[in-house]
Amino acid sequence: MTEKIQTFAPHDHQSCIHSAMNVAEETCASRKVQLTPVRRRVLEILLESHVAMGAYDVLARLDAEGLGSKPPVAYRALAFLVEQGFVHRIERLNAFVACNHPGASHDPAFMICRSCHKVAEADAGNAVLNSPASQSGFTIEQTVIEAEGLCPSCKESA
Amino acid sequence: MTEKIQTFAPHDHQSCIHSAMNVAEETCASRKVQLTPVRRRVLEILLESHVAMGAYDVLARLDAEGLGSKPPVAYRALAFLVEQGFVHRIERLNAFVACNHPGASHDPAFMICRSCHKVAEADAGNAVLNSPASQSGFTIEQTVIEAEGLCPSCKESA
DNA sequence: ACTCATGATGTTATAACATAACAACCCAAA
DNA sequence: TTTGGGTTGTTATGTTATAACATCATGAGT
Repeated sequence: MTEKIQTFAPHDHQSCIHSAMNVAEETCASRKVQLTPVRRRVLEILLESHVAMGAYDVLARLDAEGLGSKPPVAYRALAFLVEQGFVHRIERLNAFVACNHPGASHDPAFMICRSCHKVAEADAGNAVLNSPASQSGFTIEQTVIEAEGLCPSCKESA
Repeated sequence: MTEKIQTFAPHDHQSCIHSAMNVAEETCASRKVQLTPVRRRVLEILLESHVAMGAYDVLARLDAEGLGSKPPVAYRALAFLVEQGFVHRIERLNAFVACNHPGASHDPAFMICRSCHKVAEADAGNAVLNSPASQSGFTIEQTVIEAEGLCPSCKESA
């Protein structure tokens, strides 16, 4: 089922955060991987808003909290969170957002507001390139689908 | 109409090149913009193959030919060619490919071979994100659709 | 011819994004 | 207690990209 997209609408953001953290904890436990303090904190930082953050923005936060100051610290935590599916990389922005649908089936598509930089996640359906791909004999392994535009709030303000 | 995708198949590549250069020349003339030597050469370089090249790879070629050695030279030419629609940026690779369908209607989608790095262009159809976008009130201005995988030739060799 | 505006190019410097490589540490299993 | 895996700390560097300003070429208007 298609879930309602709440990112651009007022919503109980605390519940976003809590449910995402809970899923992350349970998933890590069941996969026997460690949600270490740095990793947990990076996820929390990204969950604070639906805005995409660059690795160095995240790093600045970690540094302020004494959790690490060198790029690899941030990149490693982000790589872990992306691997586990808790965070997505937004290619268009070279930046990262917390996943909106943790645990859900994943062929994600993103809507990026060029004004407030919030990023909403939708299910892409995987049909987009199937027909041209099969025609040409190309085997798809991963897809990037990102739309840039204006979210409803930013449209009003404009 | 959907055009056959030839990138991954043997084809008359000289005709790819000539037709793309012709379109570029005519388009520039009709738009009254200049296809200067650097811009023309960058387009030619990208047209040599269907492989995506980084800006610095292009720059190395320019440098070897005495056409410029500093990053802005390459970035400016690439920006021009992208604006005019002769070249596409591949976000996934931070790289550039010559357009396969110069002049054609453009909501492009790309298939990127992770082995040989060739990039084929298909028409995306613009329907992908329309439904989630309209549901959430998001206005799409631009979309990035890129699939990574294996092209037919590279599948065979594997 | 001149000068002025425009667009293109040359150059310096730096910003922003990302990873290789190795050292140190922790902790649980053998 | 040793050993091995995973994590973190750190140095150094690689890669991608742009801001800012100087210079140059060309064509329009006087």
